[in-house]
Amino acid sequence: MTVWDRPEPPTRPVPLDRERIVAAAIALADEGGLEAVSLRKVAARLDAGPMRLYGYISTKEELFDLMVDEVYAEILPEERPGDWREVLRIRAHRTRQATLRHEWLADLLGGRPTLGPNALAVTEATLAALDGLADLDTVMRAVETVGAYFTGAIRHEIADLRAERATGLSERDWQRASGPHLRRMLATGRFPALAKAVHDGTEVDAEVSFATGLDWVLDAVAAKLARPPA
Amino acid sequence: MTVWDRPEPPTRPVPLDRERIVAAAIALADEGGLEAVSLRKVAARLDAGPMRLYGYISTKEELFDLMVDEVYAEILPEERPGDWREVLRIRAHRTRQATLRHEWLADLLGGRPTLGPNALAVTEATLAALDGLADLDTVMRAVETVGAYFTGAIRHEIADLRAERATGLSERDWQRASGPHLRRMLATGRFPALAKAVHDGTEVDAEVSFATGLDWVLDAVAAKLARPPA
DNA sequence: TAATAGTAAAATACAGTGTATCGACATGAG
DNA sequence: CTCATGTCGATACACTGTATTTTACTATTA
Repeated sequence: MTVWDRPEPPTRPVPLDRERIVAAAIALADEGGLEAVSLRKVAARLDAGPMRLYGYISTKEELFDLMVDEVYAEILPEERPGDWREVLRIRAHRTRQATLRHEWLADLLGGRPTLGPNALAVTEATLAALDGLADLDTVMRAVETVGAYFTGAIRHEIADLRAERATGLSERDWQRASGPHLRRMLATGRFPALAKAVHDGTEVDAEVSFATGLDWVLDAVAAKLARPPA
Repeated sequence: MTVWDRPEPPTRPVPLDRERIVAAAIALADEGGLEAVSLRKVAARLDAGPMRLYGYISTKEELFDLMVDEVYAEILPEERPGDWREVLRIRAHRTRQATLRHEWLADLLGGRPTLGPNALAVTEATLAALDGLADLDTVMRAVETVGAYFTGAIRHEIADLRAERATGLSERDWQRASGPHLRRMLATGRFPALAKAVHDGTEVDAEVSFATGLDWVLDAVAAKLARPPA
C-alpha cells in the first residue's frame, strides 16, 4: 500500500453557508437552466450529502428566493443618478441585462414577492428617486406600472429567444419559412392581419424594442407625475 | 355467484382525445395548482394508464401549452367593439379575469410563445383592431408593450395574492404587523422611503390599480399612434 | 374455422426528484 | 471516562416523466 492507493483521510466537511449554497445553485442554473438545479446536485458541488443543505435552507423554494435576491445585487446600481426617469430606466435595463446573464431569472421574475435584502434595496432606491414627486399612491402606481412592463417584456424576450434557439432560426425566418404549424395556420386565411404582420414586419433588435416600449411607459408616467395630487 | 358479485365486464376503454385530456388537466390545475398536474393523475381521471396519454401528447410541456391555449378561448371576446383602445383594454381585462379563474395561468403567462389556434385568434383580433392606425412597426410595438404590461401586472397580482393567502393576512397588514423578516428589515432604518411607503400607503383595490396602470400605458400608446409614421 | 399478423393498452422499469427519519459519530461537559 | 448533545450521512418513501416490454385483443388471411 503506497501513498497513492491509501485512501484520502476522510475530508473534514467543509463548513457550509448560505452564500456558498446559493452560489453553487446559481452556477448550476446558469449552465443548465432552473430545471438543472436539484438539491442533490447542489450538494454534490459542495461535497456534501443532500440533507446537509436543510441546515441552511428549509425548502427548495427558499433556495430559489435566495438565488433571485443574489441577482438583485447585480441589479442595484452602484451610484444613483439624479433624474427619476433615469433611475427607472436604468433599473429596467439592469434587470434585463441580469436576466440575459441568468436566463433562469425569467422563470422566477414576478413569480413571488421579492423581499430579500437586495431586492428591498432596489425598491428603496427606486422609491427614494420618486419621493415627493407626487402623492404616494401615484408614485406607487408609477413604480408598479414600470415594473410590470419590464417584467413582462423581459419574460417575453427570453421566451422568444428560447424558441429561436430551439429551432435554430431567427424568429422572423422561423415564422416565415419553417414552423409548419404556424405556416398552416396562416395559410388558412383565418388570420389575415397576423399574416400581414408576419410577412411585412421588419426584424427589430430586442434591446431597441425593449427600450422603446420602456420609453413609452416612462412618457406616460411623466405625464401623470406632472400634475401632483389628483 | 349472483349478479352482484359477478365482476363487472372489463370496461371498454373510453376513447380519449386531446380535449378530454386537456380538460382533466385544467380541472386538476384549478383545484391544486400547476404542481398538482401530473400525467399519472390526469390519466387516472380518465380511467387510463399514464402511458396512454402519450398517444395524444408527446410531452408534459405540450400539455401545458394546450392548457394555455384552451384558456385563450375564454379570453377571445365574442364580439369586437370598434375602438382600438377598447379592444386592448378588454383583452387585458379578459386575460386578467381568466387568470383569476385559473391561477396557474400566471405561472405560464409569457413563459413561451403562444401559437395555439385560440392564442392566434386573440392576436389576430388585436392586430386587426390596430391595423392601419400607424406603420406596422409602431403597431407591433404598441401590442407588445401593452401585452408586456398586463402580463407582468397579472403575475405580480397573483404573486401578492398567494403571499396574502399563505399568511392569511391582507398584504398591507401583513407588511405592517406580521412578516417579522420585513419588520426587522424596515426597523434597521436602511429603507426609509420604503418604510414610509409601507406606513403611509393606503390599500388599493387590485383591479383598480391594474386598470389605472393599463390606462397610463394606453395613453402612451395613443400618443404614439397619433403621429403615424416616424 | 384456425392461425397469424398487427395494433393499442397495460404493466413494468428506470433514473431522478424533494424531503422525513434514524443511526452513527465527533465533540464538549461533568 | 462517561454521558449528553447535536450534527452529518445513509437510508427510505412517495412521487415524478418517460422508455421499454408484455399482454390482450382485433382484424386478416389461409
